[in-house]
Amino acid sequence: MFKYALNTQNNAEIGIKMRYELENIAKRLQTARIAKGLSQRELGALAGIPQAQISRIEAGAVDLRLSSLVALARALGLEPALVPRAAVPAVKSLIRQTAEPAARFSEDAAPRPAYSLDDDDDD
Amino acid sequence: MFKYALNTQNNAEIGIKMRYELENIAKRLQTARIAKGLSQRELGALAGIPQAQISRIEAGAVDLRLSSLVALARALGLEPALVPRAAVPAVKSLIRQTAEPAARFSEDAAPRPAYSLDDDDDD
DNA sequence: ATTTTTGATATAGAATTGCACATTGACTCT
DNA sequence: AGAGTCAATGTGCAATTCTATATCAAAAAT
Repeated sequence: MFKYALNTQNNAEIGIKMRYELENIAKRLQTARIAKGLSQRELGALAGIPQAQISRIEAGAVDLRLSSLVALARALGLEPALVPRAAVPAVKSLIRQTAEPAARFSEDAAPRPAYSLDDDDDD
Repeated sequence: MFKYALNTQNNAEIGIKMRYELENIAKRLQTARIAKGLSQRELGALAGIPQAQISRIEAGAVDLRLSSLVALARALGLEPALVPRAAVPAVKSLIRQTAEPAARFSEDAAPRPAYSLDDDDDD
């Protein structure tokens, strides 16, 4: 999925988990965008990132820079965070609780929280 | 602090909050490293990133790529996450709980969890 | 006092991001 | 049909990351 298998420079060092995590974050952003009922262009306008770039990011075709991630996250009402391994499960469930349990379909595209952590229990 | 004021390309779009957040993450990584009693070289070995680069990253001199962030985070026992704005306070306190309340000073440099979210309550 | 470690910094070069811009196919709506 | 929106994709280009390598001063350890 990555144009050049993601960071050819580093590639040897990048493990499966890493790539997984990267694609995952990309997917997470897309999910959040859609949940907010935003088009790529709209999000782009909010985050200051062109639609084409967002498309590539969501496709996992680029290894985006932290500033881009932050810009997108903020525009989506998300906060980038680093959570200790040990706290991941708790944080995960906490986020699930925070999320609207059942967002009814209002055509205003009710902005639901959009999760962040996934079910990656690792090494 | 940024070599070229951080991402000249984007610069106009990058707000104060953004830069703050970026520096913050950088600082967070450093804190975590030190908490684990690792030298930049040691962490570099674990994460597959040269010491010089880690120095730049911690100094906030570079807008690192997501893969680098993930590599460092993992090496430090942290998990990159996107948490909904609304859940941030809860997550924050949760992480505080997870952290060892009082790590006694063992010369082995007891690896404490190292927090992630900070007290950035924003717009 | 000497040695070692640590972190900051410099250089050069390769690789990639991110941008502007344009285009295209798939949908939807009128 | 025709217009409009959306997302994916291509090209060219500038700016930046990142690596490898080496050096240096300060701090730490012997």
